This record gives sequence, structure tokens and C-alpha cells, in this order.
Amino acid sequence: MRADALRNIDAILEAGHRCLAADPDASVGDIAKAAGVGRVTLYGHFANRAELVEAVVQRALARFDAALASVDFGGDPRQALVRLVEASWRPTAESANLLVAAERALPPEKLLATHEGPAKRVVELLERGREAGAFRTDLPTSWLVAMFHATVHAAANELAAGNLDPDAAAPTIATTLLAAFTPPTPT
Amino acid sequence: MRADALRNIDAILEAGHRCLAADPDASVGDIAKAAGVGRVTLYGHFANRAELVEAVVQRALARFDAALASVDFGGDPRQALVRLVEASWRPTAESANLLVAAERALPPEKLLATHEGPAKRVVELLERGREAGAFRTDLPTSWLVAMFHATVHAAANELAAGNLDPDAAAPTIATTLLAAFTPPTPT
DNA sequence: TTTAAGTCGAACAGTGTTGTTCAGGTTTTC
DNA sequence: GAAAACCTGAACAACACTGTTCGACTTAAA
Repeated sequence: MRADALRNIDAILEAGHRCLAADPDASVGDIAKAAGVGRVTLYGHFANRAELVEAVVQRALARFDAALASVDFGGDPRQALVRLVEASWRPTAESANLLVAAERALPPEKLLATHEGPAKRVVELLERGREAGAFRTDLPTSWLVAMFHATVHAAANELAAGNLDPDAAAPTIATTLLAAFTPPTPT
Repeated sequence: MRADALRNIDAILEAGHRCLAADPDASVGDIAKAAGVGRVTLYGHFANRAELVEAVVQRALARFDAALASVDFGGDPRQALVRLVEASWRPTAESANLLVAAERALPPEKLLATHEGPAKRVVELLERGREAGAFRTDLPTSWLVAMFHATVHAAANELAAGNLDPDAAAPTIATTLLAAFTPPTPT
């Protein structure tokens, strides 16, 4: 592999992230142009549009997972959840459309596979919190996980719509989730 | 207008709802075929794909709003919220993709306009609950509204993924939202 | 039963996308 | 400096979709 080629692949992935995040239907031509590269060159490195999307998503997910790896999820589960939110909301918001692109271009199996990394951390934290009595157990863990994602994405939407201040995002999400996850007090 | 034409328009709208709910990218040809009608006939009644989508969405929204009109939103705001959830979750789940189709085909202004009807009921209920001390006021109403929609949609996804029992949907959503909306107890 | 309204499929042009091929030019790399 | 790797734009076929036109046919309505 020539150094030239590696540089181009990197530029393509970078441009792919930008373009797909802006428009999940971005064409291969758009991405190539944004990368400052001919369309033919792009096809020389990625056989399909699908392969390209998959590579972009995997790269983004790997980076996200690396960022999460440096977060301390120990101690009080509720405070750990706050830290998880603080580390998650911005990358999620920035790559929301990328996920949409992946949903449309990738077969469900591959889609699930790429997600598993970061999703596992959420599951582990929630299960630990349930066992410690910090989070409710009257609803399935899968539902709490779904609510985590839904809430972060809702914040991303409100942010984009101008209804939510960037500074308020993390506290708002965390406050809401903690309230939703708190075990019900027996009446 | 001939009775024939009216019948066809109805069939087209019905088929449009079905097709778009199954696939937000359903083509005009697909919809015409599902309606048992030629493509030309469809274009005789709707100038654009956009006009067709808009008509389908408006019809769905009108029906939804009519369904909500027969629900009692008085009394305890918390119980009213439960009734709102019970009346909302199924139509929302069934037409989730329709909304996606609308987002892609309609200009933002028209999209917002169609939504206003049902959305207003949610806002009114939440504001009443806030004033009555039943719902939290430390987060903006717009955020609570966003959480309402996000939670219902999350349930729709979990339902489609087989992670949630249909019978459990309404209680799960209501329990989660009530917990999230409860005013924080001062520590 | 006549007439106007409506329908039908086939066919057409236009557009945008994907993925491929070609012939010639530029960079690495050794 | 020579060879291999790489890049390039232009052009091409294939496909799917939109929106329109045509001429012939069927149906509702008075």
C-alpha cells in the first residue's frame, strides 16, 4: 500500500462521516468530492456504497467506544450514569444521521454487530445499578436501555431545533433518566 | 365528482397509509398498485408524490385527533396522562413510518402544521399538570413534550423488535413517564 | 341512451444514482 | 530514473423513479 492510498482512504472516511452526518442519503459522488478525490478512486477502495457506509460507521463507533473506555463507571451507579451521559450525548448528537444512514444501507445483522460495543457498557451499568438497588427492576433492562437511547436522541433533536441549550443538555438528560430509573417507592 | 372517483381517492389514501407505514420510501407506483388503480389515475387526483403524502398524513392525523377528542383529559393530571398514553401508543406505533415519510417528502412548515393538532393536547395536559403541582417544573415544557414522544416511539421500536409485549406497552410507557415527570423531592 | 367523467396500460422523456471501463497522467518507492 | 502503484475525468450501461401524453375503453349520471 502506498502512502498516497492510505491518505486518501482516511480523507474518504472523514468526508464520509461529515457528509452522512449532514445527509444520510449523501451520494457516493458527494462524498468523493468532499474528500477531494475522484469517484473512481473511492470505488477502488470500497466496492459498494454499503461497504463505505459500514467502514465509516465502524470508525465512528470505534472512536466512541475508545472515548467511553476512559470513563470511570465504578462507584455509585447513579453518578456513573451521569458520567455516561456526559460522555455520550455529544457524539450521539453529532452522529445521529450517520446511524440513520447505517439503518438504510446495512443489513440488520451488521447493524447490530457494530452497535454492540458501546451498547454493552450501558447494559452493564444498568444491570449493576439494578442489583445495587439504585435502579428500578419492575421494568426490563432492555426497556431501560431503550429509554437511555431515546432520551439522548430526544435531546439531540431538541438541540437541533433550538429548544435546548447545549450547556443544559447533559443535566437535562441525566435528571430525566435518573427520575425515570429510580425504583418506585411503595405506596 | 363521480362516485367512482371518490371511491378511488379513498382507496388510494388507504393504500397510501398502508404502504408508507410499511416503507416510508414506497413509490407512487407501489401505492397505486396496492389501491388497485392505475398510476395515471392516481396522478389524476394528486399532482405530486408530495401532495399524496400530505393527504395521507392529514387523514391519519385527523383520525388520531378525532380519537383523542373522545378521551377525558380532566381530573387528576397523572391519571389523564395515563389515558393519553393508552389512546396514543397504538396509533403512533402503527404510523411511525408514515411520519418518516412526511419528514422526507414535506417542507418543514407543512410538517409542523399537520402536527399541531394532537401536539397541542399534550402541551395543554402537561401545563395543567405543572400548575397543579403534579408534574415537575424544573425542566421546560418543551422537553417534557419531547420526552412524551420519544418514549412512545421507543416503545414502538421495542414492540417491533419483539422486546415488549403489546399488553405491557401502555403500562410501561405510563410508568416511565410518570416517574420522569414527577417533581423532584427536595433532599 | 347519450354524454361527460373517469379509467386503463403502454410508452416517453427527464433525472439521479450506482458501478464499470478506458486511456492517459501523476506519485511513490526502490 | 524506472517500474509499479495509484489517481483522474469522461464516458457508459443499467436501473428506478417521477411526471406526462396518448388513444381506447368503461362507467356513472341525467
